[in-house]
Amino acid sequence: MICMADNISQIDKLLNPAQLAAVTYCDGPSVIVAGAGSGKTRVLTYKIAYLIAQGFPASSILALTFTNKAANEMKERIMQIVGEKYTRYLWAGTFHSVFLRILRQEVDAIGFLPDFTIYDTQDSKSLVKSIVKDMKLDEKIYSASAVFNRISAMKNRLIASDDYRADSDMNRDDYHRGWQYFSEIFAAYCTRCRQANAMDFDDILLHTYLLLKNNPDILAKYRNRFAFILVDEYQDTNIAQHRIINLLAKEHRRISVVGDDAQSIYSFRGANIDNILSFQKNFEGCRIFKLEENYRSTQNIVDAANSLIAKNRFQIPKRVYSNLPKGDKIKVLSCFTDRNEAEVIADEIKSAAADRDAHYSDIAVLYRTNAQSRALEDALRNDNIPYRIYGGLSFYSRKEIKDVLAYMRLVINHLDAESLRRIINYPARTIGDKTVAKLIDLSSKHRISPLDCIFDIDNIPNDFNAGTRTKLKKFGELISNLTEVYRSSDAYSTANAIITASGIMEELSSNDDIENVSRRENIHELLNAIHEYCEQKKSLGEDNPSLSEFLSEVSLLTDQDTDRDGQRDCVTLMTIHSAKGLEFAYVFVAGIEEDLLPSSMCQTEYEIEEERRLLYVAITRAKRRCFLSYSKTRFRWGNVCYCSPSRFLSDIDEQYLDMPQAFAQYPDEAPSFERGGSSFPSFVPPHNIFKKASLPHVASTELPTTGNLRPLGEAVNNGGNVKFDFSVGDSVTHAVFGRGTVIELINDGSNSKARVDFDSSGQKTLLLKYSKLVKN
DNA sequence: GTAAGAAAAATTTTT
DNA sequence: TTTTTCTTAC
Repeated sequence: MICMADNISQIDKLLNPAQLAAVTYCDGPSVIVAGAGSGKTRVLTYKIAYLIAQGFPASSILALTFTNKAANEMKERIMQIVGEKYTRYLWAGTFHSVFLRILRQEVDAIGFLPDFTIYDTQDSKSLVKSIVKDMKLDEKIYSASAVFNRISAMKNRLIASDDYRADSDMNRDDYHRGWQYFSEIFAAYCTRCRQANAMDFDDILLHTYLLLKNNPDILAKYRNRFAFILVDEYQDTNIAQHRIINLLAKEHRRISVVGDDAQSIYSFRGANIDNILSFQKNFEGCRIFKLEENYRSTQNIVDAANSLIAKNRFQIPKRVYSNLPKGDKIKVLSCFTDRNEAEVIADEIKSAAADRDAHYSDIAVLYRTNAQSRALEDALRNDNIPYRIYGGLSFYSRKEIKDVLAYMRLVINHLDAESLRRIINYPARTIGDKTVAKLIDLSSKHRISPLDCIFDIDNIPNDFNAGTRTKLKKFGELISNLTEVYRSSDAYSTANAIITASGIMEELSSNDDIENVSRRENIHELLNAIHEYCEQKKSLGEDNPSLSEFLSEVSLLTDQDTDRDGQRDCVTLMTIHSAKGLEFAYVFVAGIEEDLLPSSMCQTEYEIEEERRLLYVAITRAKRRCFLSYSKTRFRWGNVCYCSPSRFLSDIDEQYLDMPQAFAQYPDEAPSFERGGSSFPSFVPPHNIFKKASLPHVASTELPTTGNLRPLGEAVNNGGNVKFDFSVGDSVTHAVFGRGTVIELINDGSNSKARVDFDSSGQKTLLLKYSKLVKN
C-alpha cells in the first residue's frame, strides 16, 4: 500500500508533461495519439495504476489489447507499480479473450451450450471446404480461403448471414462476379457452426455485440462493471470491436484509447483506421493528447521515417521528434540476388556483432513475406549466426497437436463435427471418406450430431455393413470412455488418457523417424503445458482445473505467446507485421522492392499508403542503426524475377540515407549469380517486361464493374484494375504447354483467368497474372 | 481403403 | 521451390 502510494506520488517525475496529462485526465473520453517509441505502454500502465490510486477497484477497469503478449506485459508492469493484490482482478486481455469470457458467462443468452468450441482459421476453412463440396460447387471458384475471408470480413462489419441474404445489392454483385451461391455457403457455414456448438474468431466479436445490443439488462451489467475502459492500438480495431466499445462506453464516457494512425497495418483483416481518425467526433468533448517525443530511435531514424510517412495523405497531424544523438544514416544495401542480399545482411550482422559489441538479440531482420526468410536463414546458418524465426507454423497449429486437441474438443463437445471428422480415422481405423460421408448424411437427415448417430447406430436405419458398424461403434466407445475420464478427473489425466487410449502415442512410436521423434516431443510438450496449467490453477485454489478451460485459453494463443526459448542470444527473423510493438538496436529491412514492398497485390492509393505505413513501422523499430536492402533479381516460385527498388526508397529524404555507389553493369563474374549450377541468362530484360508489355492499365473511366471483392465502405478501387489483352480465339503461347487457343475469358480483376485449348496438352484454365501467356 | 509417387498449381500480411 | 491434388499399385 505504501509502496503503491510512493510510486504514484512520483508520477510527475517519471513522465513527461504530455504523458502526465494523458495519464491524469480521467473525467471524460480521451484519445492518446502515441507516435512510435513515445512511451505508449508506459502511459497505459501508469494510467491504470493512477486509476487504481484514484479509488477505481481493479475489477472495474477494462484494458483491451490485441495480443496476449501485450496484455501480459501490461499486467506485469502494473503489478510492479501497484503490487499484485491490486491487479489480480483487473480485466486486462485481448478483445477475444475478454469477450470470450463474457460469452461463456452469458452462454444462455446467446443460445449456445456451455463449453462451446472455438474454431481456428484452419478449422473454419476446412468447414467451408466441406460445405462447398456438399453443395457440389466448383472448389476453384469457391476457394475455401476466398469464401472464408469474405465471411470473416462480413462478420467484422457485423453483417450476419441473414443480413447478407437480405441485402439485394450484395447479392446482385455476387451474381455478377459468378459468386451467386456465396450467401448460401455463408448461411450453411453459420448453421454448421451452431449445430457443432462452435464459434470462430469473428463470432466471438459478433456474438458479443449481439448479446449486448439485444439484452439491455446484460448491457447494463457490464456497463456498470467496467467503470473505466482503456483500449490499446485503437488504429487496429475493426467495426465490430469499435461498436462493442461504443455500447460499453457511450453512457459513462470513461474511456481512453491509445493508438497511432501511422502504424495502422491490419486493414486487410478488417481494421478500420477511421475508428481512431473519427474518435473525437464519435465522443463529443473528447480530449486529444499527442505523445510526440520518441525515446527509442536516433534523430536520423526518426527524421527518415517522418519524411517517408509525410507522403501519406490521410493522417492525424503530429510532429514526432527525438532528442537522442543524431546517429548514423540509414544504410541502403543494393544487392544482385536474394541470396546475395542475405549474405550482405549476414556480413553486416557479423560486423555489427564484432565492432559495436551488439548482442545477436539486439538485431532483427524484417521482411514483407514469410517466403523471404529462407534465403536469410541459409545465409545466417552458413555464417554460424544463431537466429530465431517467428511466424510460420505455430505450436498449436502443428498437425499432431491439432489431432490431440481435436480429441479433447470432441470429448468436451460431442456436437463438434469438425473435430470428429479430423480424428475418426486418425490413427487409421479404416473408416474412410465413404463412411464419413454417409455418416454426415445420416446426421443431417436425422438432425443429430454425427457422434450421436454413432452412439445410436443400432436404432437408426442405415446401410453400413456389419464391419463398418463395428468400427464406428468402437470409435464411439472410445469417445464415451474418454468422456467419462474427462468428467471425473483433471485436465492432465484426461489428456494422458486421450493420447494412450486413442492410439496416437502408439502410432507415433511405431518407428524412430526424425519426424516421429519430433512429433512425440511436441505432444509431450503439450502435456507439459497442460500439467503446468493445472498446477498453476491449483495454486490459485481451483481443485479440478478442467480441460475445457485450458482449451478455451489455448485456442486464442498464437505463435509469439508460446515462445519457449526467448532467452537465447540470437538474431530475430520476422515479418514486419509481427514486429509491431517491438524494438531492436539494429534493424535490417530486406526486400525494399516494387512488387514486394509495396506488395504486388496493392493497387489503390489507399492500399499503397498502408504499405508505406508498413515500412514506417519497420524503420521505427530501430533504436540505433537501420539498414534497408533491395535486390535486383529474386527467385520467386522457381524462376528469376527482375526487381526494381521500391518507390518508398525515394520517398525518404536522401539526407538521411547512406546510398550505395551507383551500379555499373551486372558483373558477369559475380559469384553469387549462380544457383543450382545454372548461370544467369545473358539477356537481361528490363524490369517487369511481361507485365508492362501485355497488361496495360485501364483508365479509371473504363473501370470494369466486376472488380475485386470489396466490402462497402472501404476505399474505392480507383483505376487499379488490370485489363488483360486477350480475346477468345486468340492464338497464344505458354512457356510449358506451348501453343494454344483462348476459348474462354473469366474477368475477375487481378484474378482473371483464361481457358486455353493447348495443341499438345488439351484444355487448361490459367491465372493470367502468373501464367505469362503471350499472344502470337 | 491406404500409401506412395506423379503431376499440377500456387504464393501477403494473422489477432 | 513447396504444397496440394490426383493416380496407381498394393
